[in-house]
Amino acid sequence: MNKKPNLKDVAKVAGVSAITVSRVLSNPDKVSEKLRAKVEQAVHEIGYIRNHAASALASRRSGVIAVIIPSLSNIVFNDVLQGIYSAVKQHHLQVVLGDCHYSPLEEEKLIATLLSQSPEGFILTGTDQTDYARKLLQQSGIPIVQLMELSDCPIDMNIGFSHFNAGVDITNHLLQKGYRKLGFLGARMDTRTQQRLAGFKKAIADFKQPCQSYVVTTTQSSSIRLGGQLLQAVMAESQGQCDAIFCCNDDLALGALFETKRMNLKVPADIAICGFNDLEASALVEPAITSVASPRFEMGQQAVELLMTASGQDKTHKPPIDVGYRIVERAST
Amino acid sequence: MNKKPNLKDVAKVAGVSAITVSRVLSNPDKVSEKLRAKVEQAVHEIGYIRNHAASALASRRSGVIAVIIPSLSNIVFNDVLQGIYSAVKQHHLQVVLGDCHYSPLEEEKLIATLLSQSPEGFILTGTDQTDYARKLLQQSGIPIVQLMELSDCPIDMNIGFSHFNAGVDITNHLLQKGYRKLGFLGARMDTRTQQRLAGFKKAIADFKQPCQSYVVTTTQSSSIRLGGQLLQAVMAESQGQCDAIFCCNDDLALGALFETKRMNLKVPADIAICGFNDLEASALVEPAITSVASPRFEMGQQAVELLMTASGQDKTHKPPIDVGYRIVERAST
DNA sequence: AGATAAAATGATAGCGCAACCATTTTGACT
DNA sequence: AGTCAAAATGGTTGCGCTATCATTTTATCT
Repeated sequence: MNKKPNLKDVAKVAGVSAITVSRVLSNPDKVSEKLRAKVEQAVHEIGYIRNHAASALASRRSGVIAVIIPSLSNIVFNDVLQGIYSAVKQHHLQVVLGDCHYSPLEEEKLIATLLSQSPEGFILTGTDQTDYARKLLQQSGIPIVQLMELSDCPIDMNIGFSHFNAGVDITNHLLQKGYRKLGFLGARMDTRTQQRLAGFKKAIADFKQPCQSYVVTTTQSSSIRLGGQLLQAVMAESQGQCDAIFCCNDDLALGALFETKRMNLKVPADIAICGFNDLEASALVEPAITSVASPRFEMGQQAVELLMTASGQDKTHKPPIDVGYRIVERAST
Repeated sequence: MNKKPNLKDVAKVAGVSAITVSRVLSNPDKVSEKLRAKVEQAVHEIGYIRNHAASALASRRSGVIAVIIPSLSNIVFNDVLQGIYSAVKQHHLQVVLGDCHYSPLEEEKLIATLLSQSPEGFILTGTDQTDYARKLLQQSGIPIVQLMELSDCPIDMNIGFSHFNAGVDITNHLLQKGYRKLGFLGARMDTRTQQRLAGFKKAIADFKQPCQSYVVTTTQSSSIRLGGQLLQAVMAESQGQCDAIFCCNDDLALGALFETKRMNLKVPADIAICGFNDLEASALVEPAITSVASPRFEMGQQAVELLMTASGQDKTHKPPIDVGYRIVERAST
């Protein structure tokens, strides 16, 4: 097996200097048509592929952006990721992705690892990074976007929406529909879920008429199956009184809905169900589930665009970008 | 803003030579306890992060493996990815991920891009790479795994299962249950879906008794909603005769199931439904959907392990690894 | 044709690190 | 104490590429 071809090999084949080959690859319009054609031919012929490490080292541009999400298995972040990948392609960047499993400590380690790639931007989920992580990020001098939720003191840039407000609104929606014995089903209990729960409690507290609330949460990770179990739990806790539930996401809501069928409860007559995230299935089950929609794909895209337009050096405070949310009312409430 | 600290800066602070710092980072046990502590302290203090590009260039080890999947949005590949990420963590590797949108041409471009990262291994989905892509991969001299399906002439290593056999088996399952007017619902029509369809046709052709088949396919990407539409289509084409459907995946199957409710069809009395991939929801809907399960997470893990144990240089033919599949029979059939 | 600017091409150096080999220090033994 | 081996540490060099500057070629004008 021959060694991997390098710039010089291409240069020799094309009969030009190495630097010209380099230019063809990174600044094709700085090279005459004739040489460019020769070089491209040579590149293709010997299957030359630029050594990214050397290129990054010499040019101080890695062409990489780093992304950390809390979970690969949660489809919500998948949508964001798709937005990121779609935007990144236009900019000829690579993504290096980390999954921190909702752990700030794992996230800190990942940040250190990913920073070693000299990324040109960094996309993080949420706002609860460790102090050392924040230090490393700030010291790196690259633009940073925190996604999904809004922060009072973002590291750099911030796009998201208020999970607290969404929690308030969806709870008020249930109250307005006349439900008075509201349950909250929560799994994982990451910061965003906690904010939704806080919104739920706030809406209940502010409501002028008597009403009851039942909160059932677990730190287990969310799943459809778990939704059924939590429905059982909330019905037990409320001694069957609970007449509406706000599930912290659509997986739980779907599981709860499927469980109502087994329990012979009618939705929404016996019990109303709200979810969060507006997954495709929520619109198609019977009855369709009321949920909270947010522009996840667009958030991902916009995060990349922000990184690309940011200087990375300006340390001015940038106002968070609120992408908002939308309550999608359906038959389940 | 100070420049990013480098090895020398750490060395100065710790009062040692640069190479010693380097060793602390990559071969801690080659350094005495005393110096190691001093260096680690210095590293943490100034927030030093190794420059991956320089390290990769000098050591000729990138610590990266490349992965290409056909689609980020398909949860099936998500499972595989999770397996990959889980295995990769143990080996202190980074993943660079590409999404080729089911296009061999996009895949070829991605392969070239990702090879520039000098990955130490490459994981591909499926077996229909372009000739130039295969040339590049072979020339790279790194170990390569093709995932998901089995190949007669793998580029290097191969793990998967026979989608054809699975198609045959699930179709026979329907035939054994007494259904005789079988529909196939297919979306996307990538090679694996085509193999499942081929299996469907083979089983029908080999069946000893008279039976009917209706094939409805589209190159649109799969979704739950589309499942409902394709059910409509197959019922139209069969003039309501179709009494069982094999959906090329569980998304379609779920959509078809939801649609049967709207059409007032009883499952499985009026129509049986099979899916593929055994998603969580399939087990929890009413009636639960018969599907084909495969060890996706494990496939991802195993792919990484294979890469790590492979020499990368040996060009011997390695027999494909068949991870098998399992038909999960449920109430829908 | 000659002068000048602009475009194209090339030579050199250095990015930050680890491989390699040289040197020093330590420990184990006689 | 003296010898030797092994462990620990350091100096030099080069990985493959691109930034920078120098040089050559081409185009444009008078």
